[in-house]
Amino acid sequence: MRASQTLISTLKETPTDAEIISHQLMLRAGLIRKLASGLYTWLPLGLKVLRKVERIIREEMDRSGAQELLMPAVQPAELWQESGRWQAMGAEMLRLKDRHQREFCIGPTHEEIITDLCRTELRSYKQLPVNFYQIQTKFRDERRPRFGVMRAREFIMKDAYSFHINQESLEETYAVMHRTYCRIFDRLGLEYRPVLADTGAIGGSGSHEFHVLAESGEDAIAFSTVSSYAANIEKAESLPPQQPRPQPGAAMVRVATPQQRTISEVSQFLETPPQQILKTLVVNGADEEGNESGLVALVLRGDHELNLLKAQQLNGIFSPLTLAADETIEAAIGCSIGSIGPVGLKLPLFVDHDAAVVADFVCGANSDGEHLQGVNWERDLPLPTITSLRNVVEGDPSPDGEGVLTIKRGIEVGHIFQLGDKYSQAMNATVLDENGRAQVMTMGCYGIGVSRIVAAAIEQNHDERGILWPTAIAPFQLALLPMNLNRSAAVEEMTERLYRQLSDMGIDTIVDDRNERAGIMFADMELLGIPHRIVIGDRGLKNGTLEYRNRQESENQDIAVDEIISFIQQQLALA
RNA sequence: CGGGGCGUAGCGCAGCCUGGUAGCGCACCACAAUGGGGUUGUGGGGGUCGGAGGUUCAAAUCCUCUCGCCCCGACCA
Repeated sequence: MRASQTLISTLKETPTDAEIISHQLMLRAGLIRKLASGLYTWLPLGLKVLRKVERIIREEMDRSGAQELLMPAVQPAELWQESGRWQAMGAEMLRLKDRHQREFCIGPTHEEIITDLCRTELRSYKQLPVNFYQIQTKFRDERRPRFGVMRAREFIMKDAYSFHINQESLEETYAVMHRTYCRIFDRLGLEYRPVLADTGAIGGSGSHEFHVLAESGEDAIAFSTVSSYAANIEKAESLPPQQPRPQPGAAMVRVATPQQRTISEVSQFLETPPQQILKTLVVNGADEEGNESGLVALVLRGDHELNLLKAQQLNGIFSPLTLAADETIEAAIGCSIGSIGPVGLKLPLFVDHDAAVVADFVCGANSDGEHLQGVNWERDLPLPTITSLRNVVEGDPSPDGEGVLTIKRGIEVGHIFQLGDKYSQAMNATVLDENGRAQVMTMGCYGIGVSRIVAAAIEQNHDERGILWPTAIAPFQLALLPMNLNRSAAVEEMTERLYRQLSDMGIDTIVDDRNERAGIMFADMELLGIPHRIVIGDRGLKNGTLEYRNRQESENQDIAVDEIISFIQQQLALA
């Protein structure tokens, strides 16, 4: 491609509303432009990258045996009512009406549509398993879009849905998808990890997320230092402590703690480490039918964080988990949230297993401005239900018993689920089995955030000059930079010759034939992150050489003119 | 949705407090010089100051309403 005929809209200054580096660089390099909150135009160079990502995904999905199709972005309400999600989805689903006042939404995902398709098209178990995928624009009206294309409202996703006669078949395809995802992220040239994950709103049983590792990642991931155990922190199990609870060594006393509300305040005030203090959180409870009812107290060690998912799964707790309102707590307990404690508390109680082995602890006295010291389970109060309530922390033993956990940040770029029959059941998607009986199909679903991958790749690969694309998804593999193109016939001739040769070889090349100064060409191509560059100048041509430079390096290499082609081939093969 | 902040040229900003008819840098156009790391000079084009209403002889500036955007927050592929 010729730079003179390409929209290269680079910016010298960083737009102020771009927080993270990928967003800044995508704007500066002229890959995207914002239209409105969470809505972005992909400029030609950005689209080139996006297409390369899509292409790799397509090739690997096709290779896995999946079939591509394309479903509408606008979907009728009826299907969503059938699955029950028209109510369940809430405000993140963008709803609209057509001219006949019929209700539609802009698809945040496509389970309903594919299930509807398959229940009419698939008749027999002999047609299973199948796996359909599409690369499509989705819309989720995020409460807070941010980080550019990373968490946009409109975004591009590859989503796949598989259908099976039984769980065993589902597990086979699930394993194939796991492998396929690894191939995809390998080819994309990203450092990533598959991790155990929660199934979230979509529901189902087994699930893995694929995370690109980057400091700016929104998710925390726990890894074993020794084994292959890796899990999203919201899913990571904390093992019960091995050592028993020490014997009580102190008497329970009530102490005044005026104005001391948070764990760190109480810790400082009483000169007690947070591990020795127990915090009590009050959340909304649920009755037998799962309706919101009453309050439940959760007790954790002061230095630990509540794990929402674990708490939410407990019987008697309202889902989704919500902290009780301050006024509700005041009314029920008679103190504010800074002074709640388990002693004498008339609420159903759950205690985290690490909090259950603390002796002589400090906790709120259920009276404002007072705490209890030297409290002991089974002496001063009965030991309530012990369970796992907290997030794992760095240094916890790995749940598989091998090594300890470390925690890193990740960007979720893929997610695979064993859905089960949630949708096929609700929508009555059946096939006949070998006995001629109608069987509800079992489903899997497999997503990749295509547009998010572009941002994630930049988060992981950049320097102070700009982007460092993995070769597979760089907008161009190679930049040809002629010096004084318009004033040197020799340079012009060599440039044209090389451009033709490289292009004919199928190397994605940009030749910077703009009438720009050298500095501008260098800066633009570095910002854009083109992995390889060749400078053509009279200076080198005099000696029969061209200058090669890899984007990752800071030194030029002089290469003889007649060796340049094989040299470039070599460089590209290395990548 | 709650809390905070910001809307002045394509981008980054000043001007607003103390009303007097809009400015700087980058980008853009023309010409010239320069020509291997965002070069220099001269001359240009471009703004209903987010929108509506109000106060005033006079509003970017003061007041009210409204829209948009950004940041923080606890349920987000």
